[in-house]
Amino acid sequence: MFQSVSDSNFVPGEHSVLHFWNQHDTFRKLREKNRGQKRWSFLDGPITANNPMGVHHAWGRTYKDTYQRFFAMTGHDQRYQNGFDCQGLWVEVEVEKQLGLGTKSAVYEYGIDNFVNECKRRVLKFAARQTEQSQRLGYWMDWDNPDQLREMAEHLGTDTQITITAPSGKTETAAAHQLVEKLGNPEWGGSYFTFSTENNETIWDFLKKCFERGKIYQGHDVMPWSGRGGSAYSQMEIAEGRKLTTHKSVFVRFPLKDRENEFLLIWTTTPWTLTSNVGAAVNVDLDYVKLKSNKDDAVYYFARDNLNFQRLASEFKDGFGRPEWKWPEGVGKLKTIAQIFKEQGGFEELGTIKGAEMVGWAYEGPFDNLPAQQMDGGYPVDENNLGVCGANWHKVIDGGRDSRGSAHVVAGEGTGIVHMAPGCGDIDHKIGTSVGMPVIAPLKDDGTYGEAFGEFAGKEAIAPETAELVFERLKEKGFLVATETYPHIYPHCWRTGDELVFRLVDEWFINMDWRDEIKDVTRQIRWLPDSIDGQNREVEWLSNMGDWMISKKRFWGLALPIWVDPETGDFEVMGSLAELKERAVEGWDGFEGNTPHRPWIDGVKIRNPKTGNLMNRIEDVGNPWLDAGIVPFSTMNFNERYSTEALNWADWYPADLVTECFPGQFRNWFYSMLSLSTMMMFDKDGQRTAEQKKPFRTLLGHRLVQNEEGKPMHKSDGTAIWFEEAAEQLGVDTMRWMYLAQNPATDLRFGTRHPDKPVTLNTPEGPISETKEGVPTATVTSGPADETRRQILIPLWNCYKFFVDYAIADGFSPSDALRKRVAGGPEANVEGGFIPVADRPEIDRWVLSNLQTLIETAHREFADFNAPGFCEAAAEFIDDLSNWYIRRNRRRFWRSKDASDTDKTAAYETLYEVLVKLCQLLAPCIPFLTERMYQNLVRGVTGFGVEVSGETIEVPESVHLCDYPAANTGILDEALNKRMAAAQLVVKLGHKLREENTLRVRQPLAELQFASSDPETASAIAQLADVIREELNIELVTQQANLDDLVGYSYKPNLKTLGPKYGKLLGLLRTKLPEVGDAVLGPLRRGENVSVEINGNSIDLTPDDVLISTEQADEWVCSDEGGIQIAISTVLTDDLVRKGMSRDFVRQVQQLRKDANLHIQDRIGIEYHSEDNLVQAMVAEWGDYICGETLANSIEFSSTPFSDVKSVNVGDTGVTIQVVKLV
RNA sequence: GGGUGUGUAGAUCAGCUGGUUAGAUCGCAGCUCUGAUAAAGCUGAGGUCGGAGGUUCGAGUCCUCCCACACCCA
Repeated sequence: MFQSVSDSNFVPGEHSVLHFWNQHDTFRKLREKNRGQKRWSFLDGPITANNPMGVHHAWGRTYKDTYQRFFAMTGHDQRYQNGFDCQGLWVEVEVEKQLGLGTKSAVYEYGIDNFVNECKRRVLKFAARQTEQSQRLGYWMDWDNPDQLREMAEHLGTDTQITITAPSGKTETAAAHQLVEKLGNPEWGGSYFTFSTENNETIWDFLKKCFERGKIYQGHDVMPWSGRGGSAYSQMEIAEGRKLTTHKSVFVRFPLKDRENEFLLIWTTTPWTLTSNVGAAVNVDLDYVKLKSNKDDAVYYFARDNLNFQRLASEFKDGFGRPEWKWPEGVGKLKTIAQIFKEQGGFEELGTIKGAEMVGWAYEGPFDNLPAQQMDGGYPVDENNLGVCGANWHKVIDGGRDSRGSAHVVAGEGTGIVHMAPGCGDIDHKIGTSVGMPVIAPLKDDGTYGEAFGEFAGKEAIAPETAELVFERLKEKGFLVATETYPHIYPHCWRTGDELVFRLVDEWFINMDWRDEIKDVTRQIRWLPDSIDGQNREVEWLSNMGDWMISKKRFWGLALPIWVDPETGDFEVMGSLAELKERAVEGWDGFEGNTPHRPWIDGVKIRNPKTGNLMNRIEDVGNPWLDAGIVPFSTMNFNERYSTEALNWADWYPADLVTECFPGQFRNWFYSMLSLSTMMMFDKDGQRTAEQKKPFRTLLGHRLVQNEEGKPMHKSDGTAIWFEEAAEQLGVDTMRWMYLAQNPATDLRFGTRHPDKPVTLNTPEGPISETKEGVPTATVTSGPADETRRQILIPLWNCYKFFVDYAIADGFSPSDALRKRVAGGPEANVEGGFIPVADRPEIDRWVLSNLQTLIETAHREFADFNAPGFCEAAAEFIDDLSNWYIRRNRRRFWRSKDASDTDKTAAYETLYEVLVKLCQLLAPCIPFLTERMYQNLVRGVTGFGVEVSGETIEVPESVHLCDYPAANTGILDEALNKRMAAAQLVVKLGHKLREENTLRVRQPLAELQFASSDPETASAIAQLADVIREELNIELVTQQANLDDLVGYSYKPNLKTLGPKYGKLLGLLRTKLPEVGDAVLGPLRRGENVSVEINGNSIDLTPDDVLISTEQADEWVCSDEGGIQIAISTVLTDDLVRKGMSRDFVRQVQQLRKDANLHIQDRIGIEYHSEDNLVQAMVAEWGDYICGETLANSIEFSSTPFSDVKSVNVGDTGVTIQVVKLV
């Protein structure tokens, strides 16, 4: 009934399996099978739907699929919901590039609605793409139809009515945006999208709860800002926009108060920030020079090392690190500070002091006359800083250190004293607020000075005229020391090309002072892998994190539901759309029917109940980690906005498992989920325990995918491997095994992409030479993948091929009863119709017993989310199956046909059962290969696509519809497993002995004797003496009580037991005990105690105190391990030599047959020539044997050697052999 | 600067509460076996266990200090 098996052809095989699953709707059948059963709840961490998948995404997705498949095969109902992360800056950035929008105003011009629709469109497009890639991985999820996603994307922004059929089968007709906002809802099924209204609205619910507990507040942050772009920048964008430019930089002196004619010397490249100076920072460990200028006898302080420091010396010579960043023409070499003072009339050094001594010195600022400098509490006024203003705060502070431990203030480019403007710089702001500096924020949205800046008001910060004005005023007041043209790399807006400034912006925060509640929840969760101690990492982050900034001045994202009274600053948070509708006094009609995004939501206004004023929604959008953090609630119908028939939240919360790549997520997704869950489950009465608040029970983290050298893969240099490149070159089963077998705590060295070697990939949709995004596909090599195939998949396939080849040749077909028994189905576990296991030979029972052990391991390790543990055991089993069971039993399969040969039938039935069960066990890991094997083994088809005809018994249609094997403890025979292990150990020792003594295995030896002090082991080996005889080619295997006559013994002290008893004597024991000898210590081997005198000390020894090993004796070689001793006779009688020669002869003839491409059944005639009479003598004795083994009809001696035939060794003798095929 | 972790063969990693000659896999060299196998088996080369002290009869393992790297934090 079996179809013949070709080579493994992994990749095309996977394509045909995908086709098979589609045709047979296998996944739907699996879900139906488990519907209503006990639940297992997996919660997917959303993948960013902004780009196609790379191989790094596939690791986590393999875990997700494998565990879901395991729990499906063990009969669990599941949700199978994938998630897409949809909102946030990363999408905006790509869309801006795509549309060529340079500035914020360009977005306004384009229309926020159009822009937001474009963002949605991009997300849908890549969601469709990632869906298709995931399906190729074999990832079974409740996927949306990718074509429908694309159709919706296309019609966004129009009122065209379109019709979709959701994965649940529900059909819906509406405008695209109205369908899109409902994607993933419990009644439709399909992936969740974080841009859905449900997701956004549930975040509103969360924020409302925060608001009610008084945790929402408005604060400030200093952000890189583009004046013309009118928007803030992320670090990611800054990295893209760095450019070489020149600035007028300036040396300025700040007069010290209480120190007449003494000055701090500072330097800056951003003169406009001097208006907002508040402090000056030094490095407390640095030496500062006290220098008197001859010009006006003024005394200056600055870092001693800077006096003669050649600023930008290497840049002047070599440029700034990129070819296009050469030293600008027309810009002179920079002067040293010493030069500057020399030019101004010379100077005199008065001494040196430590920075620490300067801390606290008060000074006079350069623009203290500006209203902003004099405003109480800074500008804008901060109520926490009342009582101080810029002008009265100026003093020297300790610059401190950054997160890497290096000082913020160093000698070098500047003066070692840094002017601090906490309203104009990121680091200034951080340091400033930590020491209580008032903040002066000069710039408005458009990058110009605010009202309180006198003559600067309305001037653009980055305009060169502004710098000139600053210099002029400094000069007038005697602050200016020198100016210069200074080239440096400076962040620019990648959209407009303008220089960025740092600007204080209003942001919204969640006060995280309830962190202890979150920590308690964190401690309820199991964090895997153990070795990285995720729980502590998370708790530590929670202990140290600051308040959570949740706002961003952008367009695409969660509309923060905060409404502000512009007059009083009062604000309120709306907890749902229903609440908003009730409170809305304006703009609801314009909003209704749209998604709660900008711009549609922006027009809705409510009234401040206290003042009666209209309140406006703040324009900010939310932090995207809110989107991902709310999913334990939003995706599971927490607020019951959908029918609880479709999905009942309490049934699925908390999730049993979440899994994600962990670096970074401790403060992103894990953090947001824990925080949101803790707040969502908060109750005033404290009735809910931390246990009940946890959003998931177990978290499984894994590290990163790297290239084969262990370096990160980058898109930019072409080393990042696209998913399809790996899938179609390495095969996804191979990839999955690599991911699953990998220790999740360490990086996976996946493989290497060779961008210079293009390749055409054969995908299920046909050949491609570039990805859908137009990237040429390149060759991927991978040592680990090769190893996986060589050691796991190919041996597995060959075991299967071996079985099928011989079964076809022999006409073996499993009985219906056997098929049912192993595949499962309606009447599984039937008895009869095959040879009872108890009646099969020991080696059959052994492999079946081992199989039961593997089944138990599988259940244990999968339930413990330890895929590597299972993979290791499975690999060992495959190895045992291939290199012990099959190799040992080959003769049982190929001997001639005989219907009454029950031993042969037992072999087939055993191997059949093992292979099918192994498929089922491995199906969650390598779903494709196992499906192919299963289809042939159980359903008698290969290639698929064809319905099986004549199918008379009911067996599961797919390996994935089988129940996961349950261990049959009746077959599990621990004692047998141990016995075989003992025999394998003897064989191993025997091979080692033969190797060490150059006794080749084809040379038969007379005898092997073995002994073990453990009677069970000894009898175990005795029972398997035949196996040992055959494997080692030894005539006689005998058990002995001991090997005393053949071997010597050596004795060593067991330090572990003797150490505590004899302490210092141990050194002596180590040298002396081996000298005591067998005569005294022999009784130990019989389990008796012995007392010895060593250097006058009486030592009592029990058998446990001494380690005994064996040593060689004449004519025998011996070895021991694990309490087993063996000895092999090395005496070669003439009989044995001739017998060995006959085996050599056979082997050589077989090789000749193979070389001549003869068929297994071809008959031959043999002629040979040798100068040595011994060969003829051997043939006379063993000719029949040789002929029988080689299917020869005759074996003739030729008195003349053959020309053109290479002499081969038979024993120690050279022989030429010729083989003639008989017709 | 503080915290956490890591440092063992050419590479990747094991090494439990201190115990004898420090292991595995891959790679390399040689040999063996092979009528499914791109396999498998065996042997070998390759290690001052990051360094220095200390505790102990005994330290890769425990303690102290130092060095390097990684991650986290302000």
